[in-house]
Amino acid sequence: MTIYDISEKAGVSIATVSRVLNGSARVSPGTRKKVLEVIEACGYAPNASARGMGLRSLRTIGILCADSSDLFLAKAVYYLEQELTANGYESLLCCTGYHQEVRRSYMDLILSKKVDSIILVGSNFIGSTADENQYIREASAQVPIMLLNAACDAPNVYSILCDDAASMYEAATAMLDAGIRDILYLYNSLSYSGRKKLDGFAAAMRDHGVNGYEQLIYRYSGDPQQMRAVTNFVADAAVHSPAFHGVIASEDPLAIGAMKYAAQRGIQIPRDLSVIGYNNSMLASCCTPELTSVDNRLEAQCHQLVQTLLSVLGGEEMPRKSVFSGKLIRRGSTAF
Amino acid sequence: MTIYDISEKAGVSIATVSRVLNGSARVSPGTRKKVLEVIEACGYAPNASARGMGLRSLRTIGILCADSSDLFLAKAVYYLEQELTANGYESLLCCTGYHQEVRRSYMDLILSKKVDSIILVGSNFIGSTADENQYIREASAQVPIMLLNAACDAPNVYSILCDDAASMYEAATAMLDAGIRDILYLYNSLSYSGRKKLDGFAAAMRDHGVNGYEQLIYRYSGDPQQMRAVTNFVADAAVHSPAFHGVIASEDPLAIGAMKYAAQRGIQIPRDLSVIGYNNSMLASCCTPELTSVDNRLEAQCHQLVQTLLSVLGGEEMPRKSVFSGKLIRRGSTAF
DNA sequence: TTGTACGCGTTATCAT
DNA sequence: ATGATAACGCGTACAA
Repeated sequence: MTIYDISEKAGVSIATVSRVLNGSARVSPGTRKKVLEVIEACGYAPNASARGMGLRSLRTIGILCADSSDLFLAKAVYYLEQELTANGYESLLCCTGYHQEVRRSYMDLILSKKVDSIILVGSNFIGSTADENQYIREASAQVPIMLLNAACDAPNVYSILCDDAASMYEAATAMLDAGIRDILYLYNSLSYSGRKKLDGFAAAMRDHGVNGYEQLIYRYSGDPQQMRAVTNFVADAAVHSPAFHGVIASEDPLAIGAMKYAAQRGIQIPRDLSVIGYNNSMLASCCTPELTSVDNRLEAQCHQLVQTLLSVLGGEEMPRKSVFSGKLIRRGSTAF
Repeated sequence: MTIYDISEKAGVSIATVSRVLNGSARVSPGTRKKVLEVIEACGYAPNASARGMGLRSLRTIGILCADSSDLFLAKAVYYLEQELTANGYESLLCCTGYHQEVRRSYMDLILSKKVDSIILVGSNFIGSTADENQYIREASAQVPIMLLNAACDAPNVYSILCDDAASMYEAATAMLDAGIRDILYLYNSLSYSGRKKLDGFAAAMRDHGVNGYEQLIYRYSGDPQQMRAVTNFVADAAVHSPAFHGVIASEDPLAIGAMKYAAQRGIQIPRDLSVIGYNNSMLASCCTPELTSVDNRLEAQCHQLVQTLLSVLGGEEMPRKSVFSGKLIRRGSTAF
């Protein structure tokens, strides 16, 4: 069933059918009605590949993320897909894993599919050196690149993110103000966002005159979804460290690990230990007591990202960087 | 940069370039080498749309799921995408939500993109009447339809699933054998899989001569990710029901809700209450004590699904239904 | 082994 | 308002 079949059945030319299909104003109401009827009756739908050739666009956006089963990334992918679909775009999903080299080839692969743009979900796509981000600049020569929860200053690259440094500063300050100065900081990766969080934490500690806080900073480099490993890691860290009465984690799963460690040791939360997570994911309300966590406005970020993208594709000039403010959501794992 | 540019630079015809591109054997090593060099130098990649027109395939698989941020579905989507990418296929992701009517239009939409197949992830795509599944039969006239965690008997429809009835029967039996006969059964939806689980539970109760078990069967019809609502629901159910010393849930989040209810009431797990979840998701190891849960072999299912799909696309005859056995993973929420 | 020429289904540019 | 027709980039019979 092609546009030729429809044009024949409707007694018009393919040009007219195409116009109806694309909502052109230059079609008489009668003709339009007739064509639409035939289309409906035949259950005809235009061929996407052919359309892509003519339009030089498949109305498809490539979504790259490290792992779409990660709680945070999964939410982001979901919001993005919803918003894109609502605006008539398809989502080509690609999970790259966490290895930098693999990323490059995935970018090339997805670019060859003639996507209209690429969204990089999560900040682990951004390195700390210009060199590491070269592949992004190269890709941005072809299509606009959208960054969710990360930033990179380059032409045709648009960054949507939360001010993680400020949010973490706020979280740490809340804990410090409650009189807790021995804080274990757990993080997982030094992605763009990971560095910002760490910076924010360190700044808060310094500004409040805490000495030696660095000794309580730990990096867990395993899979955060493996709760047992996280728990063991925290337990191990506790053995080799000065005492601590607060835990701040760069991701909710790490905070959950700390809570499980506490449960094992019989340490009462929040009486003996206060815990703050990050992302305000579902996990925060799955544990007992529930986890205080930083909400980084993921849904708003995704909305803004797609709106920005649509405008850019429409040829509008748009801000290259949109920064949201996070918010500390207080729950049972903290008394303040 | 088109195939014409390459052919010109390499001093051959586009047919030869095309042959090199598609790995045809009918090219002399020298020519092949030269063409590849030019392709490399130019960073040329064939246009997917044009290729799709010629090949009548974009090597793209449509993945439909209700909500890719659901823990279970997200894992499935991840495994599927990985496996498909490894085999040179793209994944077009589409989240339909839980409304039947919306589904139909999404199917049509994705079919018009000329995908090579559609994977329906999760059993809520399958209704209990033949009429409800008509849209699947219609779609299967165009491309093979793959069902993950559900079954539908129709030509060109392939079902990969876990024997949820048997798994649930086993779980309930384990609890009954431990002497717990007053069991609260929590479920969320009567999808294909949801019905099987309920059937399995009911069968176990009957076979063990438990009377009046129906009074302790509750359906929570809200969003399972809203833990507070789930917890309240369980608390409410407890007020209006006979006493119970066991909980079996059709999904981990519901089981977590039961555990949170218990924590609120000061009910000790597993001493006073045993809890079993389903899916063996990350949540099972996030709570304290950890949750005993049924593992339904999601990764194996996804692997089998893609292998079956590839074979079907290759023209092979394949089994129309592949059934895996689930396994009860025992953790701290049960003493048996 | 290699090249020519056509078809794929659509959009867009012209005429009319 | 409508129709004829040329791209669009690639795969592939068919011919050489």
